[in-house]
This record gives sequence, C-alpha cells and structure tokens, in this order.
Amino acid sequence: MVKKLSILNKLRSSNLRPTKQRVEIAKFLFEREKTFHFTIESLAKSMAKKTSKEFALATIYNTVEAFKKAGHLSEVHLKGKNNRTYFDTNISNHHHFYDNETSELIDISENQIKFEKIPNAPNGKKIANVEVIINLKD
Amino acid sequence: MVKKLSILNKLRSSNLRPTKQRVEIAKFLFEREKTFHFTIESLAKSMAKKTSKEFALATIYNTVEAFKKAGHLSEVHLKGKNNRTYFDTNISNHHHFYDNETSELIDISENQIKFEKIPNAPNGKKIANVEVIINLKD
DNA sequence: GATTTAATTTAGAATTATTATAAACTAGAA
DNA sequence: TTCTAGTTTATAATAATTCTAAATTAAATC
Ligand SMILES: [Mn+2]
Ligand SMILES: [Mn+2]
Ligand SMILES: [Zn+2]
Ligand SMILES: [Zn+2]
Repeated sequence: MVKKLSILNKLRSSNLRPTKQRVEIAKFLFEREKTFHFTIESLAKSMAKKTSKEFALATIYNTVEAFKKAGHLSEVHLKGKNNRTYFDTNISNHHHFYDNETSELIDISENQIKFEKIPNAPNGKKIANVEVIINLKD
Repeated sequence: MVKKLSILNKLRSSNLRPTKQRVEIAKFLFEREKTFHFTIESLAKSMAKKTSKEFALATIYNTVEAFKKAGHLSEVHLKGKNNRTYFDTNISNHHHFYDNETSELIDISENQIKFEKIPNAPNGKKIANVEVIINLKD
C-alpha cells in the first residue's frame, strides 16, 4: 500500500499517467532494496514472466525512456560485447566495473574513486560528469 | 617507400595478406603524424573519397576487425548520442573527453589522470584496464 | 610465367537494436 | 457518462552490423 502509493507519486510527479503497464514496470524497477542494471531485453523478459503477458516492446522502450527523462533511471554509456544499452536504477553519480566476459556491470560508488589529477575541459567547454569504467578480466 | 614498407610489415607480421584494400586502408589510418578516432561510416566515406571507388562495407568491417585483433587499432567503449562504435588509432592506454553535442572524442593521455583512490577488483577478477570518459557540456 | 589453392572481396540478404506509425484503448477531466 | 488527450499495441521502417555464397586475388607450387 505504502509502496504502491510512492510509485503513483513518482509517476504523477513526473507527469506520467500511472497506466497499468507503467505501474507494473515501476514496481518491478523501484520496489526493491538495491538498485540494479538492466537492458530493454531483460526488462521485457522480466515483465513477461512477472505478469504472464507480453508487453509491446515499444511500451518497454517508451516507458524506460520516460523514466529516464523524468530522472528515475539513468543510462550507462558503455558499449559491451553485446551491443545493448544498459540502464541503471541507481541515478546517483557513480562508476562501474564491467566484466566483458559475462556482460556484468557492478556499481562503484562515487566516493570509492578519488582523482589526484584530472585535466581541465577544453576551451569553451565544461565538465558535465566523469565516468570511470574499470574493465575486468580473469 | 619507407612508409609503404612499414605498412606491409605491419600487415605481414599480423598474418594479414596485404591486399589492395587493406594497404589502402592501412595507409589512410597509419601514415599520419597524429592518431585519430573514426567510425566505420566515416572510414568508408574517407576511403571512397581517397580512392574514388566504393569499398564493400563488409570489407571495411572485416579490415577494421582484423586490425583490432592484430592490435593495430583499439575500440572505444562508449555509447554516444548516435549509436556508433568509435575506433582509435591510438592503441596506448589513454582516456577521453567526449562531447555529446558534436560526438567528438578528444584524447587524454594516461599521465594526465592520476587516481588517489581506486577500488580493488571483485573477488577472482583482475583489473584489465581503466577507462575514464569525461563528458563535456557547454 | 602458368597453375593451383586458400584467403579475401563483394553485393546483397539476414539479423539485431531501436524508432516510427497509425489504429485501438484508457485515464482522468468535464 | 461523455469526451479527449495520452498511451499501448502490432507492425513497419530504419540503422548498425554480420552472414552468405559467388567472384576475385595473393602467393605458393610447378
Ligand atoms: Mn566490437
Ligand atoms: Mn539512449
Ligand atoms: Zn550502476
Ligand atoms: Zn583515443
């Protein structure tokens, strides 16, 4: 009940009508203890299993895009072995371990990395953010 | 003459037959003062202009992949606005500024960034390399 | 230099991720 | 309830990349 309400608030406050599909997806993404990473494909499968009916792929794409625009999701700008886009329910600034073998992403919190030296942005530009990807091997 | 030879050596030593197409591409990529970044599309256009005939796209893909496997090129694991893969003739460990507006990549040499603190790899894994992408804004 | 063979190139088809379209449906205002 | 704009859906379109099978070519062998 409490959880359901906070999801409705999250959607309403983002100007997203709480449709059945959005509520189901939001519950799956946000009603959990820990944040996680997913792809459109994995989310589509999860929703199909959870609700035992297929959501249109376009709905998955649209909803994820809408949540991203509303700031409820972030996109990991990384290009893995498989050419899929990763999304993240962790919307804070943070970094990642990436295991190219397993295509697994692991969070590194912002305070786990400190720079001793970092270059200035080129003339006329500013630094928007810094993303560190630590590629793993066996 | 000297340049042509080093290209032939580069190909032969990588077990790549120096075909007309590979030599043309290698000359374009490696016979220059500074390293640079490119996409398959930009390379295909460059080769078409340079030689005034179209290379099959599959040849461009195959050749870039072969050069990558042979260690003559690296791939930048970044996912830009446009969903294109970037390749880099700079094969040393280094970092990048990325301007999402212009889709431009700028090199940051390894020694321009120093870490004061960095996490250990998860159990059973090692760090293969660390990639820093500094996203730019206006 | 001609012959032979395996590697390579090529045009085009196939695949995959993503986006667009337009008709059917629905949340929420009136 | 009625109305309407927003949403979902199936499907088509697009775009990057990979596959295929036939034609070509590098280079080893005669
Ligand atoms: Mn790749
Ligand atoms: Mn995106
Ligand atoms: Zn994350
Ligand atoms: Zn570079």
